[in-house]
Amino acid sequence: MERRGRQQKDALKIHLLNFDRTHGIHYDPRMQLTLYTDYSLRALLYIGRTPDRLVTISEIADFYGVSRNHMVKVIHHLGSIGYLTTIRGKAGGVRLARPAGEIRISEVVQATEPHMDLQECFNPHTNTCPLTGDCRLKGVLYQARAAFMGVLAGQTLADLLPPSLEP
Amino acid sequence: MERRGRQQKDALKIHLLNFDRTHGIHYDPRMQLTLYTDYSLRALLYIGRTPDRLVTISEIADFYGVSRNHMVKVIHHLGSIGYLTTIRGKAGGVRLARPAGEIRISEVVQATEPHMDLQECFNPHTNTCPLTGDCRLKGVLYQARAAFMGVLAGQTLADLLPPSLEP
DNA sequence: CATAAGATGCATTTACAATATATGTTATGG
DNA sequence: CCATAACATATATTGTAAATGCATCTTATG
Ligand code: SF4
Ligand code: SF4
Repeated sequence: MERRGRQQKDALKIHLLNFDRTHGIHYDPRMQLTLYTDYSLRALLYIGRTPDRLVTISEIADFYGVSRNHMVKVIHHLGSIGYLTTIRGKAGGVRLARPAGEIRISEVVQATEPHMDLQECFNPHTNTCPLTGDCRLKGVLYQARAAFMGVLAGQTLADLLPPSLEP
Repeated sequence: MERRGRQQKDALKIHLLNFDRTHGIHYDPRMQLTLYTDYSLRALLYIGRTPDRLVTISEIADFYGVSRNHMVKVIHHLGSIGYLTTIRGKAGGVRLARPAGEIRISEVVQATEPHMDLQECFNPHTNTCPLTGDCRLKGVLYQARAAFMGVLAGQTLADLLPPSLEP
């Protein structure tokens, strides 16, 4: 399936490094979270909205119209790191392992988005940038990332559920 | 060449959706800016550090040890959007088209990172998420992105150059 | 006018997110 | 007690696009 759908049937597929000289635009960026993280959050939202019973993976995948295989791994992962309780066997399913108010969004993103290296120098093991030592940009990018995560740290799953579900 | 180098010679290359059951970690994330943006900023830093003369693209590419082809496109783009003055012909080269103090980092990132769609729903044309309407997560992500860009908006190229270059 | 620079277009490579498939394990309920 | 419905796990395949490579054109100068 396609990553984010195609713009239009005949929209020119142009690489980021090339330019659509006709329209002066380019397509397909980064600065995005993976679909994996997206699905992780969506799964938590769905499960959080259904606190009264177990839900199955198929049910979640069907609701969002996404690959069941993908969702299987998402759920399994969320279970393995303690956000979900998964119950096997007939009549099995999943539910939150903790109160929604104790599931911090920043932590979910960090657990599902395996790294947050905005630039090459963020990973000292693979960095090759000669500026690393005295680069002020690096510090600014760290600040920006901290600001980003700071907003997410201020929210829990409970804050994101519809008001009708608040206790 | 490799995107960000290899962790280790024999480090397991495991897909994000699979897990290294031995160590419980996974590799290769997102939440990163493109190398294209990286090179754009590096080029500006280099040119900003050399205000007294024209510099050539080859010189910049050599300094950072990166693909000259890539840098050619980066420079051309920065020129076409008004950050650089490029001079063709023998003894040509590039220099800043504006004072470093008027080159805002957030604007450079926005101009080089073609979109900033953190999740599928950020692009209404391709969005399929059924939650879009009443999803509170969406608003939180918008806030987080704004916080990120806000930090970058507070800095200009002049702020990132070494103190010795300050007027 | 030879040469050194940037401009431009297009082809190729590579990484990896996304997806698919196959099989194993557990529990229930009829 | 066994057929079935759920999650668990491993591996293989596909598709996209970032990154890179290459070939050619244009411009200016010494
Ligand atoms: S230029 Fe600065 S921020 Fe960019 S990779 Fe190099 S050290 Fe890091
Ligand atoms: S769950 Fe919310 S934030 Fe995620 S794609 Fe859907 S509408 Fe957007």
